[in-house]
Amino acid sequence: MDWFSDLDDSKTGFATTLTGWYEHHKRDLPWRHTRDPYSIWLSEVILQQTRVAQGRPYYERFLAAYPTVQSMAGADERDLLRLWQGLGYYSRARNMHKTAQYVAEKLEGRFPETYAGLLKLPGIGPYTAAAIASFAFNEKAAVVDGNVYRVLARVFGIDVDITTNNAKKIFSERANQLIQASDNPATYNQAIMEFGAIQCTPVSPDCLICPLQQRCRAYLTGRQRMLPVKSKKTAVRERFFNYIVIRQGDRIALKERTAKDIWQHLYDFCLIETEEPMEAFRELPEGKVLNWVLQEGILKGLSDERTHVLSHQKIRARFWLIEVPEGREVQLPEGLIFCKPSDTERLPKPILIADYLKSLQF
DNA sequence: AACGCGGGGTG
DNA sequence: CACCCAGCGTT
Repeated sequence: MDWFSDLDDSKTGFATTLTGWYEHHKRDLPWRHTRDPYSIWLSEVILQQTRVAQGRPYYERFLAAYPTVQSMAGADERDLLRLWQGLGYYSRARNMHKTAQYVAEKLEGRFPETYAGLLKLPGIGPYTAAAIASFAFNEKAAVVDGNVYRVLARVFGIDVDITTNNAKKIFSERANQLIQASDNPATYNQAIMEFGAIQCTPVSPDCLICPLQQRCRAYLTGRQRMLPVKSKKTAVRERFFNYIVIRQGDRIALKERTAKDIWQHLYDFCLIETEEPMEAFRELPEGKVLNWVLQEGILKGLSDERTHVLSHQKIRARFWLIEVPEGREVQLPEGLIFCKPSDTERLPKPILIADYLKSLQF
């Protein structure tokens, strides 16, 4: 704890240095031109575990489609999910809708103006509550995201494992001490995150041009590469998805995913998941209806295996395209519905499915 | 406290 | 390939 004694002296300098760096290096981002709580909230939900470059076009599209919290509250949830398509972590879109409805209907369209009030809303956790409270309402609530963990761990030489609950408390307390020294918490919060994103990067930070170099514990002891400490590694589960794509004329059979699994409330095809790669499916005991479709249908195509990688899963998918002759009455397996092209386009789908459909056009 | 949840960028 | 991104909700 040898940094504690000089903390009072150093924290003012830390905040001042960061905000000074920020004014000179900040990127011009659309959500930095507003203090509208709705716009800020929208940007923060989109940016949860999402890079600025990936989230930015979504922010523009959402704001164009739903300029107000009332318009989002009145939206069909499927349309929100469709607009969210490709961003991942789809429960964010559903929680966003719940919060929009709550704010529009119970709070007369006005977001809570405090950290504690914001924290109660669906999809708003400690980070997002602090971001909105500071950016929109100038509350001295410190954001603690991946950038802040990294910057604080390095500058103050904190080697607590950031995946633990203890670390959450330690970093949050330190961040909240530091923000007290700033007379502009909104700018300070933006600054420390921007600093982490641009200067104090995860891999090979450019310490030689860093304004905090001489007060950085990690630099002074050569431990940049070791900090922050993160113990847990991601275990990837391998899964085999065999999709039966049933097509009749220009209609395709889709199904909403309702299980407690990935892609909840998105749409895909008739899915047979197996423990091993599957080469033939005509013997599968998957029910009379599917067997009928497979018997009467004509195999029009079999895709190569496509690998779709998620954080915790590696999905190996193959697509069997089955054509059912037009005019034929087809009873589809449970849950599947024939969709015309315009409906297929309009429904939210995993990127794996959207990409396959795109490849079908050619 | 541990786990599940996407898709993409980067070195 | 590994790492991780303006995290949150559930168990």
